[in-house]
Amino acid sequence: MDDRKKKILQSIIDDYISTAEPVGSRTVARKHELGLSSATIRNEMADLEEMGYLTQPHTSAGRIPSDKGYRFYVDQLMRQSELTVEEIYSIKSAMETKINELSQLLKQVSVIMSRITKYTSMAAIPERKNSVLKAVQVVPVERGKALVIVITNAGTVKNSLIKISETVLPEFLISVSNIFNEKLSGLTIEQINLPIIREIEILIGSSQEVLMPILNGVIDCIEQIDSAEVFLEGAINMLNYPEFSDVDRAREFLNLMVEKDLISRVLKDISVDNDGVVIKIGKENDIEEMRDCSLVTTTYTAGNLVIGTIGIIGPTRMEYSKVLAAVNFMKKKMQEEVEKLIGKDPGRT
Amino acid sequence: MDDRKKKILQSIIDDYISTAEPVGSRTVARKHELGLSSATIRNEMADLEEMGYLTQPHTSAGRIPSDKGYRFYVDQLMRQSELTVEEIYSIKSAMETKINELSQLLKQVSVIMSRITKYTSMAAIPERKNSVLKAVQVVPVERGKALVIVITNAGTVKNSLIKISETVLPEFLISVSNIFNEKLSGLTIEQINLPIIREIEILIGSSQEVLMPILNGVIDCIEQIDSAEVFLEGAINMLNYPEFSDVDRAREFLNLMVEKDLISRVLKDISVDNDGVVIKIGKENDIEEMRDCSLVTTTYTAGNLVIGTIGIIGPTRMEYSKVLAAVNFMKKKMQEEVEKLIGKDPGRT
DNA sequence: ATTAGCACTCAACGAGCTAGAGTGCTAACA
DNA sequence: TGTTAGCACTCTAGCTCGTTGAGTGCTAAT
Repeated sequence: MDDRKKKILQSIIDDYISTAEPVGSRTVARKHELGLSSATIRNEMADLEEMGYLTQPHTSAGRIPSDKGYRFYVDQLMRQSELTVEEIYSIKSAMETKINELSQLLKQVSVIMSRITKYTSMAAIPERKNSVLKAVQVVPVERGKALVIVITNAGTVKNSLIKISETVLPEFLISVSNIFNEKLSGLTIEQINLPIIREIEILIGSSQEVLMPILNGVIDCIEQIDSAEVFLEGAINMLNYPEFSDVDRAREFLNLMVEKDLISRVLKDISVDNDGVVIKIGKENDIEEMRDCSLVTTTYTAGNLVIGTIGIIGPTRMEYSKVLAAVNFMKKKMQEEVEKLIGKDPGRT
Repeated sequence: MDDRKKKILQSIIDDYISTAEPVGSRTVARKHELGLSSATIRNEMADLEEMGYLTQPHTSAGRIPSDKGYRFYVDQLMRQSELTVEEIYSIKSAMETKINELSQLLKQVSVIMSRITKYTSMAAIPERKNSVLKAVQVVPVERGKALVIVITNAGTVKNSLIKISETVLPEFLISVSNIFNEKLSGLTIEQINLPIIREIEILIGSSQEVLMPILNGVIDCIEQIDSAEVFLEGAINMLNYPEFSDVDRAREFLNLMVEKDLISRVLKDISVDNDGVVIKIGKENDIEEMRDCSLVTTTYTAGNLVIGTIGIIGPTRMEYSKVLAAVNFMKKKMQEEVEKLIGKDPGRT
């Protein structure tokens, strides 16, 4: 792959990204001054096609990049771009709202990213393994009702309304609450096991009557934490792109986006052991239905603990450089916010 | 409008609802045995068109119902239908999951309704005026951090993580919490005013340092309650109908559905002073973009207090009888669940 | 009042044609 | 030897045009 081929490939991909039309040799010769005739470029394009970087929808059409072409573009050709000052300003002002829970932050970040990129954005807390319980509280609400609250190091607050015997006194509930808190906080979700529950049981002393509802409440909260939270914004943006001008295609995509579990799993798989930005192009995605989408994701951390993943999904013909800039910027921004929110070192409490 | 005309109109609308194709006189004569020739029906159809119940897409096509036609159909012609045993069974089993917050219930009901009807479903708590605070609690989380929890009579639990001075002792926090709880619970959101806050301030005695963060937390929670919660499910279902086979049309609809505020307002407007089922057909909707959609909504109550609204949105050509049956059934089902959840008489506590 | 019959209308469909964008090859050129 | 002008060829998109058929409205017969 000589220098001239690179330049031509870059021109073609740049052009195709902005127009969504197959690019012909004439267009390349005209728009991007390489000082070459269309015939020469034609020859080079034939070579590039043979090498697998380009394909032809049909004989008399121009070329469009293949997944391999995009991959090469992303790895070697793409010009690095930065967000405009307006964009940065709009992000900053959007981030000014008061945020006091991680899920709020994720939602907001998601909205911002989809607005900036005009693609679909995702934000998730997929790594439940890392969740350490920070506090467990039982609060009396009214006679016969109490609220179990579980707070994790990741800033997630979950609660579950439970019924308890009306005879239980609020004071007793508070002491029970303290026992739960003492025994469970500091543990990861996976560390909660039968022996620990047994221990609590013994400490409380009294009958199952109190223990069970609370325990169920705690379990309920943990299940809520466990069910990976995924925020997805701007799915409808995709309908603006010619790739999705067919309703069937659009429906297929949107149906995919509804499957939060799937999205969560995809994000999780990608982000494992990788703290840079990961780009998955077309068929590089495991999911069949995402074969003509690309994914640009990265993880956000607090201290050196990976908390979750944010990313953008768009057509393979996406503005990679812009998306990359946006994702990188938001990663940094998120980092700051997360640290403000849950502290630099969420491991210890 | 004589009896024969009614029968013919009914046949046409029934047919159009199931096929989405303009209905011709021949079809009516053949499919629905009225003992009449197509010519007679043709004459009647011409009359019905003149009366405004039918329209013709173009001269040589069959007729389709106008909004007025649907209105007449819904009011007078429609056969009442019931859910099948399978549907009822599927609803019941879907409702078995443990639910302990109103928003969970709404979400679930929404999912069920969209699955049963194959249209888009909505569920909302639009009436914040009715929200009475049931409990206000401040729970210490860790040094310098506390959680403010607000629970309303409608079963909504909201929380807000706040920072407080590290010097504040947990015991003090609890007594402050009690003061807040005592002073605020039982009030509606609108009843909280400056004099009450002043009263709390005096009772606490100590400096603003403690009062302010907690108050901000409470305000934050109230704002969360205030921001009308709307659950919307199955928007993508609409892409299955020929009405939305055009991407622009589909996008327009989906963009509308993203506007939760708008939906919330629409629901609120409709449900005012009406506890039956309200059907809004086509242009009867105030929103321009909903001109070829119909809305079937109803309110759900606890005791005799209106809590919120549930409903279905679909193309004007929707299966009204089925949707009506589903909405009615879900209304009852919801009633039961709401009462289980927040008690028969949420007004007093 | 109903209906058979008929002329008429119009969208949908497909065939056939054209325009034009693009290609690959060949031969000439620097 | 690499580059380019020229040319024949290919193929889609878009157009026209005729055909088909579903449906209508009107008229005259029952």
